[in-house]
Amino acid sequence: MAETDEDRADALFHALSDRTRRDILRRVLTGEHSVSALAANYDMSFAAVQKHVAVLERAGLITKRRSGREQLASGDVEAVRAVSNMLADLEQVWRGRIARIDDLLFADPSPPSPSPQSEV
Amino acid sequence: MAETDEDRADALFHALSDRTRRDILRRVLTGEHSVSALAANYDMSFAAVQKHVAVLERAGLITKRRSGREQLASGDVEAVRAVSNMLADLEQVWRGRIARIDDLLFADPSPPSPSPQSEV
DNA sequence: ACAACGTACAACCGTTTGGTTGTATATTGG
DNA sequence: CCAATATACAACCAAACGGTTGTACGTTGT
Repeated sequence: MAETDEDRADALFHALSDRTRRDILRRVLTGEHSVSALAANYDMSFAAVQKHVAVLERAGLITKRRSGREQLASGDVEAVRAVSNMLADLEQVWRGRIARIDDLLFADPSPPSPSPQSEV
Repeated sequence: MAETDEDRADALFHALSDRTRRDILRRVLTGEHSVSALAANYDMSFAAVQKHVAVLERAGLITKRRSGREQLASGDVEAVRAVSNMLADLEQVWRGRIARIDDLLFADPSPPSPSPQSEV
């Protein structure tokens, strides 16, 4: 079931659709930050920021590591790349009907199909 | 202000956060489709699909062209690339302190170890 | 002329979202 | 041991979301 794939895409794009979360992600991609350190940057309650961090974590965009009483968050660039790849796929769909095969077969790795020599 | 940029990012990621909309986008990236032709593919009302198309259009991911009584939608790959670029920027932030400049713009002080020599 | 089609949009509804406050639970420092 | 800190989470609320039905209006074909 590629159903799960779509669920993951939903979670990723949703997590990225909030500017506070994108900003948090930007910060934790540069290095570890505790939740309260992050919260200090925003004009909202600690709980609100903690929820944003939780959304990012559930989407797999960040991971947390406990250090004493602090929870250090850091961005997972692989997840960012996963989103990039989804968009690259979309671009590929646009590029040609090469992906039309994928559309018909659904999750069938393009076999020895006639080398899709397409004009750009 | 860059406020508008964030608004655009909000709209783009939000538009992409729904699987039906992603599917519609996929279809219209392969070519023009009327709204009712698109609606025929989904198990929901025409109005629901029309709203999804409107969301995609407002985000700039698709454009519409009138042809008689039909409204032909086609995907705008430039908008997809714009999102790709946002993610590439994020990846760049992760990659190094090059983007530490960006960090300064957000008024975050303390650049303790200035090693502008990036690897890779 | 007019019925059918394609589209847009308003009104409505249940669920989710993004925020709040308050409470509970570890961990630390004095 | 105790107070302060860092986090988590529940309960609550207004607004937004994704869906519905109904209505209106321009275009088309007969």
